[in-house]
Formats: sequence, structure tokens, C-alpha cells
Amino acid sequence: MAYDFKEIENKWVGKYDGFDGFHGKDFEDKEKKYVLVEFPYPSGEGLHVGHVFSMTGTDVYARFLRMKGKNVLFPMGYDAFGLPAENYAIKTGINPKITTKQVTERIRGQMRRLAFSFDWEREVNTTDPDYYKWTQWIFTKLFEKGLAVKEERAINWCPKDKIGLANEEVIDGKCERCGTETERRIMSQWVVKITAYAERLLAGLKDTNFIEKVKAAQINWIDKSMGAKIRFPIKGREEKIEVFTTRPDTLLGVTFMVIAPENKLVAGLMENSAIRNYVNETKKKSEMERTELLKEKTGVFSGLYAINPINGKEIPVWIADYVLATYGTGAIMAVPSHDERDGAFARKYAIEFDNEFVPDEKLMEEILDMGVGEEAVNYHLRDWIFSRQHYWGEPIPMVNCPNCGWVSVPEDQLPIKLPDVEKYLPTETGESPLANITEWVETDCPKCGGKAKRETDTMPNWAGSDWYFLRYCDPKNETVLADMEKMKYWMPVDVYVGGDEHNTLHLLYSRFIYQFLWDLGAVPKGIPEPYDKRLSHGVILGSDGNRMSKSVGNVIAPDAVGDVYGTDVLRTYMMFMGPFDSTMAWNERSLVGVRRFVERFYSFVNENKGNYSTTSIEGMRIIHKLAKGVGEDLGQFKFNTAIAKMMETINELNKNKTEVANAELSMMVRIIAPFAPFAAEEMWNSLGGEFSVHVQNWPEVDEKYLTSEKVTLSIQINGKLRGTVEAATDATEEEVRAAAEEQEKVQKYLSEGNIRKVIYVKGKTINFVVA
RNA sequence: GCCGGGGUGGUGAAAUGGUAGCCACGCGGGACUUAAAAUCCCGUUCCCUCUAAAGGAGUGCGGGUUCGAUUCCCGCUCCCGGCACCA
Repeated sequence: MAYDFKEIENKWVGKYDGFDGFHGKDFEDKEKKYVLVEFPYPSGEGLHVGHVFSMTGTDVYARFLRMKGKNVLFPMGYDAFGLPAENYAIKTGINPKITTKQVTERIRGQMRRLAFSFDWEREVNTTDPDYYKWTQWIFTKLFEKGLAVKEERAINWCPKDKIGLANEEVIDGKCERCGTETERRIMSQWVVKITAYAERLLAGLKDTNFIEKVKAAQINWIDKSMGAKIRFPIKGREEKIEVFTTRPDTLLGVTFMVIAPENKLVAGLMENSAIRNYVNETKKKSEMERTELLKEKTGVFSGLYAINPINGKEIPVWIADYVLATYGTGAIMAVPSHDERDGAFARKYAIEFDNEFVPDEKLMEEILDMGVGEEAVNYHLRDWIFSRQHYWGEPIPMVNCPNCGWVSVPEDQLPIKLPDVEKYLPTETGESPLANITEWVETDCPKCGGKAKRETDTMPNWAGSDWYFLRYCDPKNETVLADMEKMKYWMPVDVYVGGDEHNTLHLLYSRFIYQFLWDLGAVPKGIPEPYDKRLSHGVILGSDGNRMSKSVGNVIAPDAVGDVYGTDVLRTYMMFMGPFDSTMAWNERSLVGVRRFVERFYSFVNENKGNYSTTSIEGMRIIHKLAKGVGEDLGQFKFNTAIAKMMETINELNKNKTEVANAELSMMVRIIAPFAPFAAEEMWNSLGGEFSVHVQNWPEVDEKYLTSEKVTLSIQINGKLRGTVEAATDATEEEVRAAAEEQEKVQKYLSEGNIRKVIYVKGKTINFVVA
């Protein structure tokens, strides 16, 4: 019976629709495992190969855990708000609701065909009002706790599209939509104070088992530095300039100060034309230009002098944009002899160096004791600009009342549904298109009942994905974001699989929101962090070794590969390509090798089934070893070596023409099942097994088949391999030594000197030290 | 510059202190076939060698620890990823 994947897939694919075996069972009295893979943005292209790769690996793992008797929660959903759908709507005039529905249906079909064992009863969609009701609710809580405030902030502005852009929408200083150079503009924006949680976000990492690189990325992004704040009096003025420094001991080497052009002091100096020109020039520059690394530093003298608090020396104060308003205090004490940047600036403007002093970090306390300042901590982490002037996002549930100011929409009035609009483009003033819908904007103040206006900004793409892992625990709850008892049962996420590109922002934002909900008492007290393990999946490159992109034309469509090779081969091939977390290039030729393997496996089972009543001892040994080895590999996401072991097994069984009885064939079928679910189901069925192989137990390993009486040991002479010897597993040194010394070659080498020492490692090696 | 991860055959890779290169691709040879495809079998780190036996070299480079190092330690180098005028 030849392997006909199309027939097999068609026969079984529908059997898993609504299949109870893949449901996570709330409160079931088994060990729970919450296995999560990042949900996709549903793009018009459907799932790409990268999705298929990460989802297959996670699916294999989830299937394995189920077979190991765990109660597995393995959910899926769609992160469906976002720019591509909005841009498509701008182009075609079609409501993104419609396109999103079409695309999610297509993706669900792809996932079904790829045999992903998701719990479809828990599917979520971030654009569903029943879902974003709670995204909005979280925002109202942030506001009520003072963690969401509306502030003037500089944002990236596209003068052509007349729209504010988030940093991620600016590519190389240009607008992602039209390619126009962006400018900076000050606009009133909702800002979420994630910096208030900087220390918590650092400290919480100890409660997680993230892989090293993920932890490092988080620590790096938050970037805590310890130092001091030091105040410098200004000559002839009341104000002082406060600076943050990590090296207060360099205070003696300070020869000038620099303040950012945005510093408060600068506003009072604008009568000076040189200063005015410089500040205006700086405003025009984008963040990108200002932080250009190799750029020559520029600045202008402010006319002010500060007093070094430690030695009373007068030092000039400069204004320069290499000092960032957004970090520290927006002012620095410059130590040209000690800091490269200060040095470059001093050389350019011929400011005096002081090379005499010797800094000494141990003096920090002593210097602070002199009353010049106090210890301080600074974080690189910046607050989170939460406003977008886009249509296709969650409306920010806030009302602006002339009497009460900003008022959050009460829970019983949520969700604030996204209204339909005629035009999806932002307005002339840069407000979101929602601003055009007067009847929507005009509302009553929830507090005083007077006339008021709705916020027309929408939330960033991150908002919906910040808490989706909670909703999966209880996706249909109408009274709270998720039932506390259900969260207690399922949380934390045991394994979270995702891309490196989400190791900073998404992971940090979602940890922050979780910690905030924790403080609110909205999530279980005993669970301080949302994710236990975080793994990153690898990247699949095109066959030319470059990132897949439409313009290069190296994109692999998973559907097309599935048409030619079938789901089972596609899945198994992807898992065989290399380690799960590495970067790998697609290789059509290697795909053939995996097809050969799957066919051989399938034929082997068919040729043996029903023909033998017992399996030889050798066969038992091979198959039990396989069950053990693959089990160990799957628990560690080592899919490539698991498949290598299966290949080895089939080769060995075929070569020895081993006769295998149905009981052991059934073991083999269960072992391959997580990788090749359709073929495994067919083989299981043909062995007389009941539907479904995927809810069977992982094969029990009988250790008695794994302990062989004989092993091959290496014979080393001075550490060099000179032969091998067969011996009983528990043979004594004397026995092995005698057997080794019988060998002619060994005798030759031993005769070259005297045996000084013999090292015998049971089951591995015997090493003669000869001199 | 800082942080994280790497460097092993022609290629993807395996081995985490004990026979380096499992498994797979590719390549070479053979079987089957009128022929091709498919399939199956044998070989395939490099050097020396007609071949084989035997030997030598070999996991980025240099050192160290050890009876023994791809694996542990020190120094260097190159590549990939993240962050970066962050005071």
C-alpha cells in the first residue's frame, strides 16, 4: 500500500473538527500545561512559512504533552488590528471588518490543514468588541491609577499624509506609507507610565525561566544605571542645573556643562539670535538625525556660567543636542578628559581640559557627603506613547468634559465600539478619522452629564496582545476579563514561544500590564509573572539565504509545498531543518529526504502489520530506545535530533529485516504521531486502533530492553584511540585490560614504554598511560 | 562601545569530559529498467597510498587544565542578533 498523502489527509482532516481531545479542560485533575505560541497578524497573504515553522514546533510539543497525560491548553487567535488592513481600506474603501473576517477564515483553514491541534473553542480576536471591551477596561484602570496621562509629546509627523507615526512606522527616518521624510511635532498624546514599573520589571525576571538572551534583552532595554544627581548653582541666578551622572567622582574634572535644547532654561535665552537659530534647527531634526552616531557634535554657548559645587570654579554652560532631553535630567556635567563625547565637543569648541585630576569610583560616597547631591537611579526605559491617529484600532475610552476634564468611560458603558466611517484617512489636523463623526464624538460626560467629547485617538497595536493569554483562560466571560479561578488553574503560561523581535517591546508591555493587573487584584495573587519559560523560535530564510521578501521573489508559500508533499512531510521537514531556535535556509532538496523517510516508515508499518506475533529482542531494544530518546528530545524542543533517531530506527529495522509485531508497531506510530499526525492516524487505524492516536499515551519505556550486556569500549594509549574492545557492561578493569592487551596493535604501542597508569571508565574507555 | 549567541566535511548538522562528523542533502559507483524517473545497495573529513593495511592531520586562532577537550578555563579573531551621543 503506497503512501498517498492526499487520500489520507482528506480522510482524516474533518475528524478533528470539534474534536474533544484537543480541548483544555478547566479544573481537570491532571497536571496542567499552558503552551502558547504568539498569535499572528492576519495578513492578506495568509500564513507564511515562519508561522508554520513556529506553530508546528509548538504543536509537536503540545501533542507530546497530551500523550504524556497532561491537561494542555494550546490556544490560538488573531491580533487583527493594525496598519496593513487600514491601508488596504484606504486604497479600496472596503471596511477592515470585512477583510479581517475573510483573512481570518483563510488562516483558520490553513491551520486546519496543517493539523495544528489548537483548542478552537478558545479562539480570540482582538478586533472583537467582546474582546476589546477588556482592552479598553484595562486602559480606564491605568487612567484611574494615574498611570495613563495626556501629555505634550514630540511625535514623528509625516507632512504628506498629515499623520502622526509611531516609531515602528518610521523606516530610516521616512514614512512607512509614502516614503516622505518625517518631522518632529509636538502633539498631545496619551502616555502610559511604564517607567513606574521599571524596577518591578527588572526584579520580576527572577520569577521566570526565560532563556538567557531574552532576559538580557529585557534588562538591556530597561537599562538601569546607578549614580547620583548633582546640583550646580548658576552664577547670578536663583535656579540650579541638576545633572545625573554615574561617576560623581569625576566632579573635579568638570570644565563645562551642557543642557539639551529642550531644557527649561533655554526658553528664557531665545532673545539671543545664535541660540534661537540653533534651537530652531534642532527642532527640525528627527530623532533619527539627532542620534546619528558618527555625526559631528554641534552646540552653542548659552551665556550662562555654573559654579562647580566642589571647588567653586566658574564653568561655561553650553546648549547642544548631543544631550538628550529624554534621559536623566536633560543636562550633563562634562568631563572632557574622561568622556569621549565631552572630549570631542571640547576640542571642537576649544573648551579647556583638566587632565590633572584622577577619578576614583571609591570616592563616590565621600563626594556626595559634601552636600553636592544624592544617590540616584536612572532607567533608559521610556514611557509608552499610547495614542495613534489611526482608524483601525481600539478607541481610547475617554471623554473630555469642559467641567471635569478627562473622564474614563465607566465599565457598564464599555465597549466603546469602533464606528463605521466613510473615509479611513486621518483628518487635515492630524486627528484620527473618528474626529469626523460628529454624532460619535459628541457625548455626555459620564461624571456630570454635561456636553463632552470623546477621545478620537485609538490604541497602538500592542494593546490587544498585552493580555490575550489571560483571555484564553476564559474567552467568553462577559463580567470580568477572565474568571479568577480559571486563571488560577491555568496561569502562568508554562512555555511561550515567539520571535526575537518581540523579546523587548511585546514581552515588556505584556509583563507590565500583567503586573499592573496584579496590583489591581485582577489576576491571581500567587502568580506574580505571566510567563514561566520563554523560548525563541528560529527564522526561515529563502533558499538563497536571504530573508524572504516579495520584492526578492524568494518567498516559499506553505500551501504550495503542502500541495506537493503533504502536511506530514512539510511539518516533519521543517522540524528536521535544524535546531528549533536557529536561522535556517529553505532547501527543497532536503525536503525529498524527509519524504523518503515518511514513505519508508509508512511502508514498514504496512509490511509488518499482522504478520508477526512477537518482536525479536533486537527489535524490542531498538524501539524502546527510540521511545526513550524521542521522549527526551521532545521535552526539550530538540525536534531535529528526534527525527534523526526515527530515521536511524527505520534504517536499522529495514537493514536487519527485523520482524515487528503490532504492539511495537503501535509504539512506533505513537512516536511519529506529533510530527506526522495524518499518516500516524491512518497507520493507527490500520493497526486496529481506535480514534484517535493523538489521545493515546506516549509509549511506556521498559528499561530492561535498554540495558545491554555488552558494550564497545575505546582503547586509548596516551589518550589516542588505538582500538576498541567488546566487554560486558559491568566488566572489571582487569578483564577489560586483559582483553585489550591481547590485541596486537595495543601490544605494539604498549611496548614503546612502561605502563605508568591505567584509567578505566566503565562502559566507555580504557586508557593506558605509557612513558 | 555594551549585552547575548555562534564558528565542526561540499551543504543542513550531531556529539556538552571518554571511538568527532549520527541523520539528511549532494556527489561517486552499482542493481533494477529498452531507457529515464522512482526505488534499493555500496562509498563519501582531509593528506599519503593503484588499492588495502598501516599511519598522520583535523571541530576559527594561540595558550592552559586533564590520563583524555568540539565540550571546561584564559587571551585573541571573525560572523550573526539586540541595544546604543543613555551621561
